[in-house]
Amino acid sequence: MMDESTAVASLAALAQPMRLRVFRALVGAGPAGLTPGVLSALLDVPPSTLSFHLKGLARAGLVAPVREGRHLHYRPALGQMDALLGYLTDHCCEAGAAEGCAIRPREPACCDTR
Amino acid sequence: MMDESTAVASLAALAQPMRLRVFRALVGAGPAGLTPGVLSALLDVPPSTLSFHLKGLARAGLVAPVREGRHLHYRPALGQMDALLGYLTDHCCEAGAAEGCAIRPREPACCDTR
DNA sequence: CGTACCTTTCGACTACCATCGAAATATCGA
DNA sequence: TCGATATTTCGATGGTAGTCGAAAGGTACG
Repeated sequence: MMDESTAVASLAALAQPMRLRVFRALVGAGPAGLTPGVLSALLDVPPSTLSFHLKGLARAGLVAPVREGRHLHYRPALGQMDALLGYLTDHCCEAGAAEGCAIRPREPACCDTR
Repeated sequence: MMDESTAVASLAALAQPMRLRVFRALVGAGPAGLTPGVLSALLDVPPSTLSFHLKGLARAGLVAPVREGRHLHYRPALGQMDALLGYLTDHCCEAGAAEGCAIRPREPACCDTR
């Protein structure tokens, strides 16, 4: 279960154009993730700036670095993202307003029906 | 469909303890929302500080003020929140990784099955 | 073992955010 | 209209985030 400070940290990490692009690029790349070099070229950002933002995402628990031979891979932490979505949708539709709620519910079973 | 700058603005609005509490309090209160006075007492925050944060949430499109007689009501914009969740989960499970994806899918139909 | 490449740290600058009291503004009841 | 209550704006202050070049730190190949 996610607490407030973790949620704030995760949201703050994503609340920045460059970090949001980085995170989405990693999500789109799949579980293997990407190296800082590839990300730097892909997003056209200086390595030092990228490193700064990757560190921010890692500190928030949204990505994790993994050594892979000579290269480093940053992988998206989808479990953390899922917990964040759960926190944001908590208590929705509880005040007798389920019929008018605009939040689409999330399935408990993960990807089972795909 | 949500674009990057809207997503960043929404995330930034939520990436602050007081604003996150305010938003969650409004979500929990249901579509009718709450007045600044009630929120100020509920969250134990000075009116001026609360107003500052409500304005931030409103500018991000996450809440909307509605005059209701002599009182003002701030209502949560659940449609905007739903769009944000959609933006954050976009492109998940697309890189041949559906079986290992930790993001629970969201139902297209809103609250139909409840 | 040394060289080359990849990645991070450091330093400095600019800009914006959070906080709150005091004062101004707005709305309604009498 | 007048007064009371509710809400916002203003001003000042302290703190934190984003940017990038230059230099340092690691890692693997030859």
